[in-house]
Amino acid sequence: MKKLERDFYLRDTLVVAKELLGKQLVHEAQDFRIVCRIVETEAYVGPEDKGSHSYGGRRTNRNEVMYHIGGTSYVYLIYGMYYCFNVVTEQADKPAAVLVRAVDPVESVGHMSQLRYGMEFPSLSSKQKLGLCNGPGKLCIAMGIGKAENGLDLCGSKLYIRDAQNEPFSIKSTPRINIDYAGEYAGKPWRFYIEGNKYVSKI
DNA sequence: ACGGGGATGGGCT
DNA sequence: GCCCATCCCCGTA
Repeated sequence: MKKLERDFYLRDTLVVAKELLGKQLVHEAQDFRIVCRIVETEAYVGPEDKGSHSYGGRRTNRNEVMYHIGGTSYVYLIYGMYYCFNVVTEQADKPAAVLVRAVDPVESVGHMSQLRYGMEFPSLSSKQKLGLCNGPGKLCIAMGIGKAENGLDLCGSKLYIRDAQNEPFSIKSTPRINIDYAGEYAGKPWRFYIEGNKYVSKI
């Protein structure tokens, strides 16, 4: 269960997106510690990618941390209400990232349930249990990830990713979700997920 | 089962 | 003033 080091993140974004599957995302806060297994990701590979916030070399306050070194967290507000958590990849000044789209609870599922629904986990309906963290906005609520977690060093101790023991799994790929505006990049098969995992956001 | 639309605010033209 | 890497609810079947 070793924390992933800088070198892991400095590689090709498509490789990192696939290899993040099965790894554990850990959020160590003042009063809680939540651990989840990453089961679904999307790669946003760089300035040439019309689906990326960094398309055409765009650099603003919002996406500034995409230009930081690989292994930095990129958290942004979407639709005015939700956050999305990304892992910055590759070298500094190469603005690429991997969006984490779904996770599978490993530790502190009770606290996740409180954050997401304000209820104890056992009293959730089966639909609510499945909806705990099976989407990018949902997992940020359930793991307590918000704008305060933007720009954190994932090689630090507040928010990090570590190796895990896994049963063998196969990786499926599909086009990324909700980027219809991205022209020829909309069809690139850069969404990856663990086949058969029940928390994957959609098949 | 599936589809349409509302919530809600920051980024950008 | 429109667009959004979302989610949930409420229609119609």
